[in-house]
Amino acid sequence: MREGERPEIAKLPLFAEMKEEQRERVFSASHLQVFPPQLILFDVGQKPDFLYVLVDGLIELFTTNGDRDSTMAIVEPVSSFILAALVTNQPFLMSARTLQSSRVMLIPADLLRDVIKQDGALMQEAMRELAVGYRHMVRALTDMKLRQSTERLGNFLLLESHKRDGAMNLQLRGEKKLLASLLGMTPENLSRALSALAKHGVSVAGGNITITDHDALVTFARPDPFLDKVE
Amino acid sequence: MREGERPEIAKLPLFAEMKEEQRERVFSASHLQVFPPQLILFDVGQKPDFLYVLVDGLIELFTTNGDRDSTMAIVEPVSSFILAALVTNQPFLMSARTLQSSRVMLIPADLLRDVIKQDGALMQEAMRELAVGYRHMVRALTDMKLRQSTERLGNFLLLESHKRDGAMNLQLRGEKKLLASLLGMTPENLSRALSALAKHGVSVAGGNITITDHDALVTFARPDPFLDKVE
DNA sequence: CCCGTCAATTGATAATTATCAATTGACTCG
DNA sequence: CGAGTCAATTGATAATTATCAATTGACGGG
Repeated sequence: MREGERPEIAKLPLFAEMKEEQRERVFSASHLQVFPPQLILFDVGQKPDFLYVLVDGLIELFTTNGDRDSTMAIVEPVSSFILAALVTNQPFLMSARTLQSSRVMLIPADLLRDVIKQDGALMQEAMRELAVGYRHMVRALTDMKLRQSTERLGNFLLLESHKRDGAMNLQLRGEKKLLASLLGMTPENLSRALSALAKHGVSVAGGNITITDHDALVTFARPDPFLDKVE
Repeated sequence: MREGERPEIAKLPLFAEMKEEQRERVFSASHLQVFPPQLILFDVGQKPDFLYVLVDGLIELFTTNGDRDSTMAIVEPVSSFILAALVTNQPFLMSARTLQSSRVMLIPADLLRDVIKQDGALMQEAMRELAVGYRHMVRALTDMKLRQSTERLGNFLLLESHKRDGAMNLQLRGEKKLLASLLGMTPENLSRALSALAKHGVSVAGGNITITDHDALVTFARPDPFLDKVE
């Protein structure tokens, strides 16, 4: 891979603490690749040959059941994905597709597993990342099991706002049907949920959503102080 | 803790590979405790003071939202739980209660985090356990997002049967309303789902469920070869 | 600049799931 | 052995969500 790309990847928590020598070994065996939009990177059931690091672009992780599919996560740069499959060396449980043209670093799986064993700092960060990912999934499952769709949307907006340092104006990345799938509802119901939130301090103009009354939205969505948090 | 209890705990994958000296350090600082049924071990929001290892009994991990709650996992012996909260040293996202009288080993959190840093084999097993847990959550979320209740029940039964070496006769641990909550439905709907499965090779007698026609159940539930697997 | 395409919205209806209510049945306690 | 308790079931209804259908609106290509 090109030298110029390395710094931002090396800054990732996952790779930040490892020994320089090992990082060199990993990076020099990896390569960057650019994928066009709507390309499937891998499918459920495949064995992981690489750890993926999204450098630029947008990627969707999704699962399928018959003819339906569901967005499990949206990966934004810069972050790695499918670490759990790599660590367990088990087939993917999710498929991945690019939503936009994306630059992705591919780290050979065998090598990385090997380096993880040798570099304690890297292993610790991998462990931490998996723990954070696990907790993220607990949140998502709780959200799905005990909230209904409009509440999920409300809490999603509050969380997005919080992630963006409290910005009251949110610009959706990707299409609304993607958000619908992420929130576990149909696009039709997302539309209706968005208009329902008009009464609770949310106004929508295309992909631009504004929280006009934060308190009203909080009252409606009842975010959980521990669940609805960034980590 | 008592000497006699150690072997079965030491056999846990998590602790199996670590250095004997470190294991001694961990175990001698830990203690076993017996809790009566229906006791809350900890609540959402508390900081983890211990890693919990269920030695004997049955424990429920659940989340709450207002007046509703939902079973996230049922912990059977012998296994540890809330490793992710311990590793990240963040507040619990789930509460825990005993379902039966339970013997639990409590390992001081600070100590264990310390030993994990020092013992590579233990860290690797912790990492692996978190990866497996993450994948389990991906399965659960997929199940919830793209299957409806009767399908979830059908696949649950198939998976349970598979876990018990293909036994066609299943004895439920715990009450049916617990299973209902785990599967994300009301007890009423579990009742109906169970009778609906009568047409698809399942017969019920109290807490005793028999798969009378495995193929028929598979045809109905359409298990996913990768998703509906034990790891 | 118009047409075709497709995401998004809106309305109507159907399916799924939850809630409320009542009953049954198993088990315990006195 | 009978009363009380509670899980489980069953029926009726309501709420939520999905599906189907039609329309609107934005955008890019010819």
